[in-house]
Parts: sequence; structure tokens; C-alpha cells
Amino acid sequence: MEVFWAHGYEATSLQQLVQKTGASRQSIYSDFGGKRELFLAALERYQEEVVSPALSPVEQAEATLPAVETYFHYQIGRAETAGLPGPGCLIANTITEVAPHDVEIYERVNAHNERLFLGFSKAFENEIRTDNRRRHAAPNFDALATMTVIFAQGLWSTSRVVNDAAQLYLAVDHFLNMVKLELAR
Amino acid sequence: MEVFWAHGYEATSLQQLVQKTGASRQSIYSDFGGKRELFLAALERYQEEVVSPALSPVEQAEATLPAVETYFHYQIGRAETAGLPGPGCLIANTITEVAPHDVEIYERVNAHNERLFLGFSKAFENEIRTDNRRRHAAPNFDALATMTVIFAQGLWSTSRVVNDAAQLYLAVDHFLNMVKLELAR
DNA sequence: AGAATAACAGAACGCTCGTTCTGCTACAAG
DNA sequence: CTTGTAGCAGAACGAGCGTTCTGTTATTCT
Repeated sequence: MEVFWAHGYEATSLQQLVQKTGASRQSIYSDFGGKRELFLAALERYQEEVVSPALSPVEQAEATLPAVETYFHYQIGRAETAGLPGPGCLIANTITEVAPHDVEIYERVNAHNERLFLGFSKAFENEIRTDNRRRHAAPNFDALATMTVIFAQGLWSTSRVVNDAAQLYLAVDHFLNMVKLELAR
Repeated sequence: MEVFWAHGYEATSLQQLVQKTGASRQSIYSDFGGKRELFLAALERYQEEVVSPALSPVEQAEATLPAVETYFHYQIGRAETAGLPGPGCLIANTITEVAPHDVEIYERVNAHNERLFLGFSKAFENEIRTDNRRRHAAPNFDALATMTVIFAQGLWSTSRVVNDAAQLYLAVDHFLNMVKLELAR
């Protein structure tokens, strides 16, 4: 998984995969079917081992804005300890490299984006239900959530070429503060 | 240029390049030096032919927020007429695929990001200089501009897997509206 | 017109890729 | 101990890659 994460799909060779996983070429083919299927399995493992723990605060039923902040800080923290510039997000990288040319992978990354979208959207809803002030207009949760998914995408892309985590933290904090203002309007 | 844009660096073969450009293999090597150098030339041409026209409103000395909006709308419009999901942004794709493994390319995409950063930052400054109301605190232009660069990055990534331009427009409008609120605070 | 030069298509080269095949090793069952 | 089987490393294979080489065709200049 880590090899695909760092180097992408095309640039990762069977040789590297055999070396880093310790498995034999033969078992990669008998257990998975080939390089592409191994990549699909890596995508799934990435969801379980990286996305789910990071996103769990957001996916709590009562999650609000601080949960979203926790998600971003958690991921930036991981990137920071792994060293910046880093591998970013496997799924964000896949969106750029493979998704446009492979429908099955395309569907999986879209499912991931949908998952982010739902989490953010719910958290924003919960945020304004914690008080019951009257507002100028009901916020467009869908648009805000889509916007946040796009921002997350950009954040992990940027983490591949930036060496200062402080920039990322600062950008995230400003972004979430703006969302907070928008929700309180 | 268009081939690299759509398929990326690794996935574009010399054969494709010869076919699409009409040039011979020989002249690619005598005129540029190889595939990598041709890619660098494509990056440069992309800056001139795609980035510069799109960014020109933002790079006017008196540019303000509407100029930034024009930039985003212009680019989304181009993506829309080319067909969504589309190739996104050559430089955004390069950041994900090649930049981490090639210092020269890394420097060029960072120069591009710096260009965006400066444009946005200046536009935000101009925006609040158009009136002279007193504010709670001076906005952090650097953080806002960094955030906007990251958002743009995410937008072009997302345009590779999304088929509805309306979503992108909506997200951009909300984003810029939030920036406007933040600047007017 | 004839000589020199440039540009060309395509063959050829060495290499690496993903995939498959081939023995060999090690362990389990009887 | 013998037999059967599963898993392994590494060789082998065809395909495709980026790059270079090789003739041949245009073009230019005197």
C-alpha cells in the first residue's frame, strides 16, 4: 500500500511490490490476480487503515465543526511526522492518475468523495442545530460540503510539494473559520 | 501539450507524441533532447497559453475579488466546453505525478503556485483598500491566498472525476463569498 | 543541373515492464 | 519413510518503452 501511495500506480513496479511486501510474484497473482487487483486491495486497505481512523470524529452522529478540524489536523499531523513534502493522500493521487482511465477505480474514489461529503454535510448541519438563533437564510449544506471536499483534495495535493506544515495548518484554520462565520450568518 | 495534459507524463508514449504532434521522433530529440525536455516545454507552453489568459484579470494591478471569480469561472467554463470529467490542470496533475520525483519540475510548479499566490494575495489586498472602513483586525492575506491556491488545486483535481460543472460553480461561488465576508469583517 | 544539407519514416537496440512458467523446498498425511 | 501438496525464488517470455541509428526524400544554394 505504502509503495502505491508514494509513487503512484504506473510508477510502481512488480519488483518493488515483491520487495516491499515480502510476498512472492506468484502469490500476488494467485491471491489477487495481478497488479491492478492488488492496487484495488490497497485502496480498500487505505480506506480502513487511514481514512476511517482520521474521519471517525466526523462520522460520529453528533459531530460538529471541531470534529472537522480534528480530521484535518490529524491528517496534517500524520503527513508532518512522515515528512513533508510527503505522499499526500492515496485516493487524491489516484483521482489524478488512474481514475479517469479506469471505471472501477473511478467508482471507488467517487464513493470515497461521497463519504467525505456526507460527513462534512452532517457536521455542518449539526453545527447550526446546536443553537437555534434565527438566520438570514438557511445555509446551503451541500455546497459547503462539496467545497470542503474540494479543499481537502487540494490540501493533500499541495502536501506533496510543500515542506512547511504550518502553511497547511494556517490555511485549514482560516478555511474552517470562514465556514464557521458562514454558518453563523 | 494536450496529450500530457490528458494522460500525464508516464502514461504518454513517444508514439502518441509523434502521432499527435506530427513531428518525427528524430526532431523531438534534436529540437528538445528527449521526452522529459519536451514535457518541460509543454509546461512552459501551458503557462503561456492557458494560465496567462485565465489569470490575466487577477494579475491586473487594480484587480479585486471579481477578478478572482472571473479566473475561476473562466477555467471551469473551459473545462465544461472541453467536456467533464476532463483533464483538469496540467500543473495540478504534474504536482501529483512528477513533481515529487524531479527537482526541476518541482521548482516550476512551485513557481506557478507562487504566481497564483501573489495574484490572489494582491487581489485580496486591493479588495479591502477599495473602502476604508475600520475592521476588527487586519486580514491575514497570506493565509487567505494560500488557502485559495489550495482550493484551486483541489478544484482542478476534482474536475477530473466530476461530470457536473454546476457543482464546481456552486462551490467556487460559496468559497469566494466566504472570502468576501472574511475580508469585510 | 548538381552538390550539400536538413528532415523524415521506420528499423533496430537495450531495457524494463507485467505476466507466466519451472523447478525446488518444506511441511502434512498416511 | 514415502507421497502429495502448497508456496517459494527466480528464469523466461512477449510486449512496449525511450532512445539511437539508417537509409531516403526534399530543399536549398551555387
